[in-house]
Formats: sequence, structure tokens, C-alpha cells
Amino acid sequence: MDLFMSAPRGTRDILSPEVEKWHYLEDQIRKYCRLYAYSEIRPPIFEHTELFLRGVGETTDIVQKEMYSFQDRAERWLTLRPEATASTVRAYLENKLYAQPQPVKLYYMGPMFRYDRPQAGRYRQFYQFGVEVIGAGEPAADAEVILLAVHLFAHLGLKNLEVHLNSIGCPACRGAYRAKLLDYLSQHIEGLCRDCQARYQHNPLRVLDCKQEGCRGIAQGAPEFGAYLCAECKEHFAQVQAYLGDLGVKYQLNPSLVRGLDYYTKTVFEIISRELGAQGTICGGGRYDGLVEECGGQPTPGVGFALGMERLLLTLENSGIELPGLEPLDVFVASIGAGVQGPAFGILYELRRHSIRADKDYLGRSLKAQMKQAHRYGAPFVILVGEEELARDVVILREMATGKQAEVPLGEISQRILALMGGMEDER
RNA sequence: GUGAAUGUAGCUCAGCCGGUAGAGCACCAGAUUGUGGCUCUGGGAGUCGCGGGUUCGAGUCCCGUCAUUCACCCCA
Repeated sequence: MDLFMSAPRGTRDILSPEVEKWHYLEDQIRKYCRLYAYSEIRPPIFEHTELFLRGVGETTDIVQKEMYSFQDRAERWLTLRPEATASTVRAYLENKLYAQPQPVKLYYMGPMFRYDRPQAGRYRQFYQFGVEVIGAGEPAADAEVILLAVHLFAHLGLKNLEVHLNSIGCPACRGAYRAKLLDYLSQHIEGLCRDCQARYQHNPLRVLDCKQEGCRGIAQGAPEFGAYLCAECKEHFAQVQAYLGDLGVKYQLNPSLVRGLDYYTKTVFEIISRELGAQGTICGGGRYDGLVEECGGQPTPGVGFALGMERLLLTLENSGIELPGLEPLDVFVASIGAGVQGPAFGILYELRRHSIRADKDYLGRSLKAQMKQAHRYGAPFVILVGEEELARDVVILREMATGKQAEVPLGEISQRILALMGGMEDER
């Protein structure tokens, strides 16, 4: 196939019957956001590149090698958003949301873009749902955000998800810990893998998360961050855990959970599925108390998460959870003979005006073929429009399940079907 | 960015030591001309991912390329 005839690498088309599952998920997500009193924000898909450099952090993998950046005709540097927290914070400042009652609780849903090697559960254009609570530094806000995700997952029927929790402290205590860690690692530098020798330079905390045999051994002996958290961070983390514990949210402490974005402070968490292989993180997030200030605002705390829609769908599928698919048709209108096309089309419109989901054949096919089509669409009723009947101002109404047919006057079609559909509702 | 596997009809796949492509499902049509689900019969379909090489001849061997998948990396 010619290159231009296939979607770019790491992108794809989402079609029925999959798209109906997306609709369902999106509906449930909106329902839960409403329940938790979050309002939607729809930031632009691209932003000034500078926003991500400052917000996400110059040393992160996202900024260094995964951004889709380009210049527009006026030579502005723009970037397709790789995540939406930076945009949300920008919008918070630009729209002066700090002047509204705090905290501001927002959610977003939409495509993100990262130039990365595609893999199961990893795309270059992928969809995230995320929430942000800006203006609340209390541990309860951390707990609420985690609870929202956990609650939603439970509602969708997911079990056996792991909530991993850690605290990476504030700039003050992280600095102190970082110094200790660097000191320790410098004594074992020759034992680290090549990647970790690089991490030692720009993000030593990540060494703790390395999966290489040698690095793991060294990480085992590294000083524990927990011991270096300042009093405030320690107390904050303890309260987050207390809230979650009181609500019965199961979680596990994971000291090696670091996360790759620069803006995180204090609480970080991931929700992981074992059904996904290597890309097991469905949901990741944490607190970012320095980000608003970094973007030019007053010091303002924030906490949130992002959830990968494709990974969520994949986990649901691998867990054997069936999501609602394509809705069946209510009525199929079959026409017999070319002369009745006009009246058949009129009846179709009449049904639709009564909110009855209906369709007909458009290829001039045989009645037999039309019946097959009606069956395939799952229509419980078929209206047969024939010349003989039309001459007497009636049509035939066929109930597919039983094969029973009856003549119905033209003017009573919709009411008759609505009555029958109501009857079926009652039986459920 | 690194390593590996895969790439044949819409879908799932078969195709032996190289000899000019097959099955099932799906789709379409028919089985006394105005009726679905079962059955039967027939039909349309593929430049064997793309490009090059070896060979008398390549889906089958070699190289490149693109894509998918898996692992690394990273994260959603």
C-alpha cells in the first residue's frame, strides 16, 4: 500500500464496533467527573513549545526526544501536546481561575502526541483522560484524585489493579536526599549500566527504578528516601495514606516509583494492570506544587492524574469485561417494488421523528436481501411497504422474533411500534 | 534510539526440498418469480506489505525499506 494510504506510524482509525466502546467509556468518565464535581476543560491540541520545556522539564525524555514540534508560517515554535497538565496550568493562569473559589477542579479528555516506538498499549497519538485539582495543597486532595480513579475502575468492573504510592518530597528534602544518593552512587558508579551512568548525571532518582540486575543490587543498598523526607512532606504523605486507608483503598508503597516528569512533588502514584505486559501503567499522577509558579503564577499547589484510554480499553478486554457495543436498529423498512420507494422513505422519516431508530435499503435489493439486512442489523421489527397494501393505506408490520405479521394503517405505524417497544422494555 | 519475530483475499490462516495461489468465516446472487435466522449451489475478489537482487523461474532464498507485535527504554 502506498505510504499516503496508510495512517502514520503509531496512529490508527477507531471505527465501529470499537468506537461504541469508547462512547461508553467516555460517558462513564463524564458521569464520574460530574459526581466528583470536576468541570471540563478543552485546551488546545498544540501549545507554544516553551510551555512544555518549562512545564514538563528540559531533562525529561518527553521533551528531549518525544515531542512533535514544528514552526508555523509566522515561525512560532509550536508542539502537539504530549500531556495536558502544563496546558491546564497555563489555562488556569491565562483565564485567571485563581480568582475563582479554590480549588479549581478540572478534567480533560483527548489526544496526546509522543514520538515513541509503538508497542502494545503505546501509540504516537493516544488518548488521555485526566483530572487536575489546582489550589488545594491538602492531603485530602491527593486522596480524592486517587479515589476517583479507583472508584471509576471498580465501577467498570476491574479487579486486581495495583495502586502504587510513593512520596518524592519537596525541592528542599529532595535536594538533601539527592545529595546523599549521588554520594552513594558515586561509590558504585562502575557497577551501573550505561543508561544509569547517564541517569546519575541528570536524574539519579531513576536509577532506583532500573531493571538491570547490577543496578538493582546497588539500588537495594541505596539510602531510603523515606528517611530524608522533611517533617511537612512526611506528615503529608502519612495523611494521604490515612485517608486512603480509612476509605478502604488498597495500595502498596513503592519506594522506587519516581515518574519521569519534572514537575512532581510529594505524592506520586501509578495504577498498574497485570493484564498489559510491559506497558502496565493505566493511570499515573501525583502532586505538582511548584508547577504554577514555574509557569509564572503565584505559588499554588496542584495534584492530578492522567489515564490512558487505550490501555484502559485493553485491560477491560483482557479481563473479559464486555462493554456495550453497537446498538441494534429498532425498525427496518423494507420496500417491495420500485414504485414504493417514495412512501417507504416517508415512513422512515416518520419513524425517526418519533425517535425510533430506523433504516432502510439503498441499493434496490430484493426483499430477501432486505430481510437478511434487517436481521443483521438486529431489528426486532420490519415494516414491509408493498404496492398492494399501499393501495389500501396499510403496511405490514413483522415481528422478527416470532415471525408474526399484521397489517397496520399508515397513520398508526409509529404509535404501534412505540407500544410494542414499550412492551419489550417492560419484559426486561 | 537498541534487539527480536511477523507481514499471503474484508477477517483468521495454509502453501512441503523455489515451478506462474488455497481453506474456513464474511460478502453478493440463486434454490417456483413479495419475506430473515438453518441447509445447499454458485460468484466476486489477492501486483503473496513495498523496492531491489540471485535464478530459466520466487509467496517460497538474499538485501533494503515500511508496518505490526514483543522486549529494552519511557510512560498513558
